[in-house]
Amino acid sequence: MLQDTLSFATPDCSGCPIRHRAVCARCDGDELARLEEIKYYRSFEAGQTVIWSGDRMDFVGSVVSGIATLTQTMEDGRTQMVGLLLPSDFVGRPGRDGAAYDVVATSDLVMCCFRKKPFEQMMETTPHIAQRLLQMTLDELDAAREWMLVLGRKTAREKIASLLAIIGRRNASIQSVSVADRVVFDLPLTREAMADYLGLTLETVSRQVSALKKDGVIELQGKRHVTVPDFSRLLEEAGDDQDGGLLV
Amino acid sequence: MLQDTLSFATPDCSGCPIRHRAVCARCDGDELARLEEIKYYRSFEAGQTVIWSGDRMDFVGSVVSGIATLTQTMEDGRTQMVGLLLPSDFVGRPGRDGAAYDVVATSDLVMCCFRKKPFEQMMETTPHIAQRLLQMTLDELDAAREWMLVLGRKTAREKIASLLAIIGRRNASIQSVSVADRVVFDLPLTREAMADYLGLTLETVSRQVSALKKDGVIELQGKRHVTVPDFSRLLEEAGDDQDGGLLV
DNA sequence: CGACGGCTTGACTTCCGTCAAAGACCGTGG
DNA sequence: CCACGGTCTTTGACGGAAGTCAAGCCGTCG
Repeated sequence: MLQDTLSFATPDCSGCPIRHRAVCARCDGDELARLEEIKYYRSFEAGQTVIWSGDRMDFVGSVVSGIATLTQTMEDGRTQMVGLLLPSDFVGRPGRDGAAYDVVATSDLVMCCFRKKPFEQMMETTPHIAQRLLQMTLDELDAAREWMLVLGRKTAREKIASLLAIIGRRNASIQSVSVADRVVFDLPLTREAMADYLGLTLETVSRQVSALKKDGVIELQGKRHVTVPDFSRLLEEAGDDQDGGLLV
Repeated sequence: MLQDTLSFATPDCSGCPIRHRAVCARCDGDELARLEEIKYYRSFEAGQTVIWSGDRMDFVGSVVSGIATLTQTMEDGRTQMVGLLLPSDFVGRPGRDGAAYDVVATSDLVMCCFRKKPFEQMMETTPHIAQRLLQMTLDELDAAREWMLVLGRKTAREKIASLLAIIGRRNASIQSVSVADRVVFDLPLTREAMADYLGLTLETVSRQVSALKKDGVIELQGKRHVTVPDFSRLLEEAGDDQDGGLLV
């Protein structure tokens, strides 16, 4: 698997799997060529920390494949996930030197990186990049606010259902399948990571997953493979209105 | 008070109190002149709803004076505040027609509005606007993520302390006073609004405010006027590291 | 004055966290 | 091959933080 991902080292954007969704989505051939000059790939193994909070960041970049998490940690060890980074998501903040969060590879991960200074210069001269980045940042802001409602007001059961709904819906959108009724996917997160995302303990996550299973809202094959027989039922459990604020 | 705010109706940007901090901050004289052509002021009284979630939005704009809140509501009435809008903050999302949240004026409020279509066109042609909006959106995203940690992982007492610290720090920054030790400010929110911000009930907010007062972390004159005798003590109570991630 | 909204305080309940033990699964090495 | 350790997960018993329900206080405004 890691071998596969390393093969991205050939630096040709035109065949890139995230070409049409990443920060470079709006760039034309010329602009892409200039980006190619300052880009490079980096691979990380599952579990590796990509960036430590507080560290100086000399690059920004996009997730090409794999999954990473964005987390904050308090001195006493309490941690809260503040973002889930999927292919095409952008990492780093132009105009800031220090990293504000830990970025950890949850699966094997490949990133397309740009040295920060040249990237910032390109942003000045290439509106297409800044425009796309604004769009992506606004989407992330919406997602963060959506999540604030989950964290602040939902019960443990609703939180689990919300997370499953988000993952299920996203999987469906990647495969361009409608979320009619039956939805099947693999959880990309451990119970502990789910807990960190949801502001719960891993025990509570485990209990509520079991409860949803017992009540027939979901079916489990193994620990990670999930089947949702009736997606609208899951949305009800999540406390979302029926079609759940059609996200991206 | 409302009379005062209405006097902003004179449309001259150069004397605008948020000139250097709003979405127009980077604009030069020319650009400002073009913005003036499409701008208009609107006033709202305390308690009025500025925008209803789901409504079509035909304008975007900046808060000139006063305070507004951004909230989400579930069908059963549970509500979560997802943003606090202060002078210079931007409302609305270019490129989207429907409002995602309720916007409510907490105090009397004046907004500088732009019709959406012309504003979007100006964004295309005026990099300074898009650049500034990106910067502001990234700041908001950071604030939202900061708040996710508060909502997901902090205790009720820590939540209250965190809110007081944020308000106190911001007040200090507006007045360009250092947050050395003694900090004094008025709470711009009711107990219920604080609860909606913090993911608590208003009773719990009331209890924890009383507890912080009893323990000497804060002093109260009336219900809303707060004195913090030792700001670093407040930060400790908030669970922040000593200088609390120097925000804006 | 009385009525109202905002706030406080008390008594009780409950959801979820804590602590603890043990099961499932996997790869390693004897 | 199976024993072993490690990680991830489940489940139970218990306790505590915060929610719920209810009563009453304070300041303001008609």
